[in-house]
Amino acid sequence: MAGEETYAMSVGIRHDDLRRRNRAMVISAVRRAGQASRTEIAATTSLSHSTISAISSDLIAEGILAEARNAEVGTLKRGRPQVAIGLDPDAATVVTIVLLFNFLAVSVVDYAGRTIVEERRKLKTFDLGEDELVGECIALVRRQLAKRDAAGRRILRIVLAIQGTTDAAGHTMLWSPITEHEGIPFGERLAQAFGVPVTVENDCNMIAVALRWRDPERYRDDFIAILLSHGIGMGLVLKGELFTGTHSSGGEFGHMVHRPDGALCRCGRRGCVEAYAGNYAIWRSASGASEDEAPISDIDAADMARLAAAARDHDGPEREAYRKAGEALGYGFGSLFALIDPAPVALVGIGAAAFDLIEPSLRAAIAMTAGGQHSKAISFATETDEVPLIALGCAMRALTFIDQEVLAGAAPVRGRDVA
Amino acid sequence: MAGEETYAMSVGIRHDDLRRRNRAMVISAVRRAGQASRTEIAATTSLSHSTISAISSDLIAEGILAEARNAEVGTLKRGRPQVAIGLDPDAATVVTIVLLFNFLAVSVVDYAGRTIVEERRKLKTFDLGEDELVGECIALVRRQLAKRDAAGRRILRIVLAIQGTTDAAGHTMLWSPITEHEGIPFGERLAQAFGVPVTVENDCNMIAVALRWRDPERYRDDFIAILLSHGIGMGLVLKGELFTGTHSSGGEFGHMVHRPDGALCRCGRRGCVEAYAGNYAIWRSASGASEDEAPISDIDAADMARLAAAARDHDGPEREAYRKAGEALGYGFGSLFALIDPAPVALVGIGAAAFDLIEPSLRAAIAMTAGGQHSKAISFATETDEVPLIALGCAMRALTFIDQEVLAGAAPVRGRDVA
DNA sequence: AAGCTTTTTTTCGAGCTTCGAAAAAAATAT
DNA sequence: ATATTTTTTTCGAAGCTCGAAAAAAAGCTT
Repeated sequence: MAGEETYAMSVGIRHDDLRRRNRAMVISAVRRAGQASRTEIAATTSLSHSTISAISSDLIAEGILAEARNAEVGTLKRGRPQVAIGLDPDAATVVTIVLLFNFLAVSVVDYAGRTIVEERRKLKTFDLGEDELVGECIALVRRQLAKRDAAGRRILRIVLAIQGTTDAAGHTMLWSPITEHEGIPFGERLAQAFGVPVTVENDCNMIAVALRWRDPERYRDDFIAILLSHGIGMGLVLKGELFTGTHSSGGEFGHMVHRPDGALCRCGRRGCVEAYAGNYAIWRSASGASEDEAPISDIDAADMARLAAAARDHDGPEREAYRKAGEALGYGFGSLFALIDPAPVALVGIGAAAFDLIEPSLRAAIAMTAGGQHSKAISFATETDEVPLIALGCAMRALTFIDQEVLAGAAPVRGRDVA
Repeated sequence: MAGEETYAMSVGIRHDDLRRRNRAMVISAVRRAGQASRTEIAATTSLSHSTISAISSDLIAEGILAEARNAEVGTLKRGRPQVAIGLDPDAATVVTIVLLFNFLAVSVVDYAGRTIVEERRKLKTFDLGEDELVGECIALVRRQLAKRDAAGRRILRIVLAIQGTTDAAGHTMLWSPITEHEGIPFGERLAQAFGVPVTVENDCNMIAVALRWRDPERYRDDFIAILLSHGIGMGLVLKGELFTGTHSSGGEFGHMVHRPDGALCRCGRRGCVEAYAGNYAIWRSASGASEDEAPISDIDAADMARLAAAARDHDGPEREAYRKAGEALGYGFGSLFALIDPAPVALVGIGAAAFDLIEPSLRAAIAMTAGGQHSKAISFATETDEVPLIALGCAMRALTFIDQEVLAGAAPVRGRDVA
């Protein structure tokens, strides 16, 4: 509610914005490249060398960028060697929190994106009250900040990723499968505790952000990240930007309708894709239970692995369950591709370990749809562990926020104020 | 192919771009407002009065804007009266072409958006070859330009709207239900004939553009335009921008999957929303034919009206056909809303005239889905005639293109070169 | 009717910013 | 040791926006 910026339809560019934007461009170019010389930055931003020289020397003086000391090996070329500029690791520090079903992880990350300290632990999320859930997050963050390596670092931003939906502003968790409570204002509570801005993000969106940073060759302008675990989530990047819903965190791929009035879904409705392809749905189907049976709350990864092994070993209800899951996903992709055109897909999470079992029916289903015209050309990649991706996505989200802010408050600092 | 701009990841803002952008802002503000004083422009663009004064006097000198001569009535206020600035109608001229099944319309529109001449006619599109189809378009445009009111006007751009899919660049029709030919390069052919840039757009996208201009109160940042006619199309505006697919014109709502392996669709596949809610589907269902029966090619508007009347009059297969159509649309909206959150909907075209018949089952279906949680709050508006909307959308698309170009070629013209 | 007040628009100088050209710096090649 | 090549910095020019002040154009007051 408060602090919501008024949406101006067409704001002119003021003269002082210009420098701010170009500083942002330089920072962003360096972050993408990791290391870049002034000449390279000039090339990617298409600004003149003089401008880059001016901006980068400002940024170095302010302690945001730093010239790399390591003399950078084989420059066999003639001429003055390029000096590599990188992000100054000490320019800022951010914290990431990953909150999943029965799981909590916290990392402290420096401005260059390196993890300083981190910790993961089990947490019975569904048994906790709202205050306890928030309290556990705060406690684990505090414990990281107390560690020796993190001591003395001033945190500039916290990003929390959670399963489920969040509001578009990124302040509040609206609904999540990890708890029975709704509308938990994680943003506000954490901001109060640590006195820094906090963003609450959807876990799958952070996976998408992470993939884009980790593998920009493959995941560039348009791609889809699907999390296959107990439920099914999606993160979508279209035209180089994370796609979110208009009001909430968006992209509920798992709750597109596969069969009207079909199998009972965890969300209480019927026929959702998730009600056929979520872990609980595969388990239910494989165990011969009715599609009307209420979903069970959690399934061990080892149990799912045994189920997949059985399906690989012999024909039977297990194999049929995976077939149905593939079919539901395939029709879901068909409808999705009807709307946005086909794009590379990353299947992430424990369910991706059984992709061999679902791929045939998935491709068969997708080929039956208008959106899947070129189903053979659609590329699927799999990755079993989602947690590192979510954490990386949070870190990059936090750091790019900083990039956009640091530049704004750009008082010409003469002499770094390192006390 | 040619002339495609290289997509730069992060281009810095050059100093000379600044004026160009701000000029664009001013033009855009005036176009939206219709008439605006310098003070009002300064307020909406948040640029200073001095800047607006400089830019607007340039634009007036260049013949792009013009001060309104009509002294604008009841200014009861004290102080120097504001002088209204508007678009100079003679600054440019554009042509719109609307090409639908058995229908062709051409308009010539001035820079202020007023239609100068126009003509509509029947055209047996499906019987024509590729060259004939293009030729008919060219001929009808030529005839408009020969008319007295249009004489002497130099055309700056042509926008053609067509049913079906186009490539993302807007040069080529990829597929359309109005002809059996595929990949017709309307853009290239028309550009050759008239020597001006041509854009090929999807009809429903132009409806969306038009709604945004005609009723910005209701259709602002997020809304959905659905064309209900022989087939079903969609135009989608998200976060204030027209949403198109990544490769093609996007948004094939009609070909999302309603029932896997269900009714036969015009596209050759099965179970698409259109296979239940398109005119041909309703007709097929009402006449008791099997869902496997091939769709007929066209149905008269009067026949559809009689069908609707029968459905209103008594229970029977006609009413059931509309019920099924509503159900398919409802589940389609449910899946769509799962992805993008609910938004206002405009139902356009002859099918919208029967909205009373489809609304109950539509709302019932949508309420069964996760995306339709607040189904009562979702607002539907209907409009029977799509042609004026498509033409308006084309005109605005053409004119806003001009707005962005005119500013670019901004040689300080001293004294208008009216020969 | 003449002067006063109010509001809009224009003018003018100051302060930034970017750019191109030239100079300086820092290496290798001869 | 000198020449060449490439990168980086420096410096003046040009252009843009902004704020303040002036000018313009009305209504209001006496």
